[in-house]
Amino acid sequence: MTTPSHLERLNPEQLAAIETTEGPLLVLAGAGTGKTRVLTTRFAHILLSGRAKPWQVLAVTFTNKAAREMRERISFILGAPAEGLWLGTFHALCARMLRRHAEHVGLTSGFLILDTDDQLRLLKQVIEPWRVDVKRWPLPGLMGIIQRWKDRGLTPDAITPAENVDYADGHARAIYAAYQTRLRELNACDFGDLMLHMVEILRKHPDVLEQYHRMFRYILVDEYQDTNTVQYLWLRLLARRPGDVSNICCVGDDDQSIYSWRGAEVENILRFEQDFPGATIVRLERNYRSTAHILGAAAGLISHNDGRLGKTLRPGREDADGEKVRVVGVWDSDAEAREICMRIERLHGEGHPLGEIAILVRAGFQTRAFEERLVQTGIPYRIVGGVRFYERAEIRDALAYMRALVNPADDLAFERIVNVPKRGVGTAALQKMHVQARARQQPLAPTLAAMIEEKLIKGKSADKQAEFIAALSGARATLAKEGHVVAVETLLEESGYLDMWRNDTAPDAPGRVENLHELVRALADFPTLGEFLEHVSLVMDTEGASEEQKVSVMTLHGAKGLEFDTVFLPGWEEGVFPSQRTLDEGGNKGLEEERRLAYVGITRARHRLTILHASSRRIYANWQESMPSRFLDELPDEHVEREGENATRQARRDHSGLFSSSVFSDDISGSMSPLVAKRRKRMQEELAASTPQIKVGTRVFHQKFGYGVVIEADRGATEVSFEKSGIKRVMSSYLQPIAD
DNA sequence: CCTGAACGCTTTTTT
DNA sequence: AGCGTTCAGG
Repeated sequence: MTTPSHLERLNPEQLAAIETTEGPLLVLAGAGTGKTRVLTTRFAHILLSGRAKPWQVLAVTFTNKAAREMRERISFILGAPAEGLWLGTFHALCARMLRRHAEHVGLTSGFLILDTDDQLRLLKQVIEPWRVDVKRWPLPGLMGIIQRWKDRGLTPDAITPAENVDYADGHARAIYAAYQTRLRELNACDFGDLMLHMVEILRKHPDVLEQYHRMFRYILVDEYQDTNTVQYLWLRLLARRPGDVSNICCVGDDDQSIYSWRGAEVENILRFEQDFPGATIVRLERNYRSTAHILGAAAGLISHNDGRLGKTLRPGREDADGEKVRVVGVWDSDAEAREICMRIERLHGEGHPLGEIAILVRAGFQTRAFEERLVQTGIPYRIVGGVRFYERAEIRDALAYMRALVNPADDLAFERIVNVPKRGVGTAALQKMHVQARARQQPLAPTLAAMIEEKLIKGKSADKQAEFIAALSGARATLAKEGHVVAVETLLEESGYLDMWRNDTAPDAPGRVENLHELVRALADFPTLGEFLEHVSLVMDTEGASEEQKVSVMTLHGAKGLEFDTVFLPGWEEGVFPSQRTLDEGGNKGLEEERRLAYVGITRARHRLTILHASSRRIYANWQESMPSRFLDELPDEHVEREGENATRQARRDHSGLFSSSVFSDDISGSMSPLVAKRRKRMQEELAASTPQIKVGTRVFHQKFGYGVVIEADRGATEVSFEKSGIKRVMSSYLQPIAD
């Protein structure tokens, strides 16, 4: 018998994880051990072997990105588009189910899914009767408590007095109940509800549960260590089929559990064997990603954690020794940024693509130093995970306009935009509208229309509000005649929303107008407005096609699941990493999670890993001495090479010349081996040949700084007087000469 | 309703 | 220190 092509070139453990289709299976997949491949191949294998039809397999991921990738890879193996699959995020799958059974929890199938802003606005209204001191008990904190309850699968009635935390004078439970009631009245759900409602339905309606038991013969779960309690309950309900085996396969890595702070329970993965008796456990430990030194460093570090399921990454490749992990001490955060940028320049000069280099930080504030330095040096970069497209104010506003357009009863959308741009609607006016709406038993939008009609509102404000109502109804007419793209364009135009940004003098205003155009463009990909909005509420990411080669700067959390040839891990100092706050709040558990985060960071690197720590760092206002992170001591010496033990000397060297040790200088050639010197010389020559002549006086263009004239030209480093940005030292390889 | 001043916060993030 | 948000007063 010949091996089917999709099962070729798999190691025995991977093969076991794929072919053990019957009965519960836990796949403990270390970083870089081919987890995604196993998951997708297993899925395809179940289909190709005829064990199940596409709709009889439930496959769950955490992010849309993971779901998308999985779908693509399955399509590739099957050689046809993977359609009709129950493959998606926990939330998207629950939303799909809930639309079928919404009436069981007092909703209709057309329920609205709220975003974070809507949730807060609603909560703000709900807490009013309690007169909660929002100074002492901030709304987001309360929202967080409610969300944690939902994460744990607790409905308001399930919250015992003991559970009712000391927040909002002990009213949290009651407020939660009122919030849920209000959501039902609005026929709306927040993200937590999608899971919570489905669990409730599956528990209370055996007929519904049975229907899914019959349908889902196989269940696949990715990143199981990140599941929270409701997600676990949902999976358990679906997997435990009376009189039948649980064909549930969970893939995860307890060493990569880094989301406990948002409700994830590592215990879920640790408890798998008890939950599903007779479970098979497969360990994937052969790592095909990183060098032996990087793996050794990671293994040494993570061995300091207790309560692990136990798993040791082994190099899967023969050629995998490579360089040792470098630990570099520097003076301060500026030196750290300089050091990293210098090394990036050197790597780039040696031909390493920038897209294969990443700087991974513990917290967002650390990115600033790097951003500044990268701009200065002219190295193309991208900060991953800033404000996402769909979270920008202008995008949310525009989406609210669209929601108000398709659904005149969407009060939350209406409230968001009724005074954007300013139409003289403040809290008082809105209050009045609410009173009227309740009296007339109709939503806010028609109420406002009626109030204007009946002259209950007068003056300039009334005119503006009338325009707003007219724009909405006008766009509704356009929607029927000319389609949704034109309708939305018209609405944003006629309502004065686009003009509001066009007339705004803030520096970011033009960008916002551009974003709005991009949003309208995206609209064309969907047949109807409704489908677009459904997509947006569940798939809150835009895969910005990264055309160009750029260095990635992101948080360690954001880097999970990614890999790079070269990784820099700055800020390994006590207080920063491990973070002081985690230590204070989470104690030893917190420390262990920080250590897992460090483990995630290390295992992102394929070939080169450099860890940095600074002797002093500015915390808020003042400079503070900082101690090297305890994690540095936990890296086995045999895999590590330590540099810059004397931070003062390091600082002096850094200041002496920006490009002193870059590939473009000759002055360190003396200390290089002849071979390296020769290779560098060739590189320089190639560079010189490929780089057009840039001399003093040449007019040039730079991606970041615009047009300018060269005032000093060295090899590599060039001083340019830019028209807009003044005099800057930049790399000549990023300059484009402009012919006069 | 809009503006400036005062206040207070400052880890990680998906859906 | 710097930013964003809230509050008091015009």
